[in-house]
Amino acid sequence: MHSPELLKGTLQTIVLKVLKDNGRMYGYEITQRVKELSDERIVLTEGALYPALHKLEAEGMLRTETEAIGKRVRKYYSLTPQGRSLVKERVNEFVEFIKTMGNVLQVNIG
Amino acid sequence: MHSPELLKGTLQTIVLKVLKDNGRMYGYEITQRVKELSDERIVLTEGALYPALHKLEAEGMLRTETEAIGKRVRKYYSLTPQGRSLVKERVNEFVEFIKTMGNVLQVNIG
DNA sequence: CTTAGATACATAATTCACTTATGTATTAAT
DNA sequence: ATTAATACATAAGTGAATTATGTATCTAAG
Repeated sequence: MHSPELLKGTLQTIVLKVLKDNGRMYGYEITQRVKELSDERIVLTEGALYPALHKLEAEGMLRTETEAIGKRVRKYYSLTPQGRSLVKERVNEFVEFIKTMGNVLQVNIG
Repeated sequence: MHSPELLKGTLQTIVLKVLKDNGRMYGYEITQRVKELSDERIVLTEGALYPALHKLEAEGMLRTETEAIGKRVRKYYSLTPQGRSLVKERVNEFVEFIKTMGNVLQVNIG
């Protein structure tokens, strides 16, 4: 991202939506998928991603399954029913935000 | 704003664009105009606005003229040529950001 | 075969834009 | 007279991020 400031507040929304669209995913996989979808423009840092995942799990939005791949351990995350509700809420919020900003900045988005 | 987190990083962009569209404005006027344009959804706090204006002035993006209205003092801000360039940059950045987010979140905006 | 880069997780320290709180003072409305 | 709106300003505190650091495995290149 050119202006990383704008990204603030969007991490949860991104993680939740990508998990909804792709099903079960592990942390590193999420970073790669987001990088891909954003054409390299959004690169999630581990220092932000892992704490965010842990927080969402603690809040009951995500559940985890640990899997051994060779000697490595992968932690797969997926949405709980509560998490599913939250995704909708967060995405709607974001779309509303964009509409509002469009009015304030007088720009046609899309 | 329902989710004030999303607003982070947009303050400068908002202030600059509103100043571009409305010409000479004073701080309080900016808050009112933004409130109006956003249908009450974005309410700039003074603690954020005034430091932001001072910063932009210190960086040569804004110039000020002080005017006495009765016994009150109003500080009018307007864009410098440098400020004009910055508006374009910031608005473009924001539009790019929205496009990127649209791809990541798989939502049609607009 | 060893070394660099990618994969995979995690957490602590720090930063910084913002919110909240506080302060001063004028003007308008009830 | 008192409250709310107008109008500026700055200091203290917050919290989500960045940056830095640590551990460990797998793969490709030379």
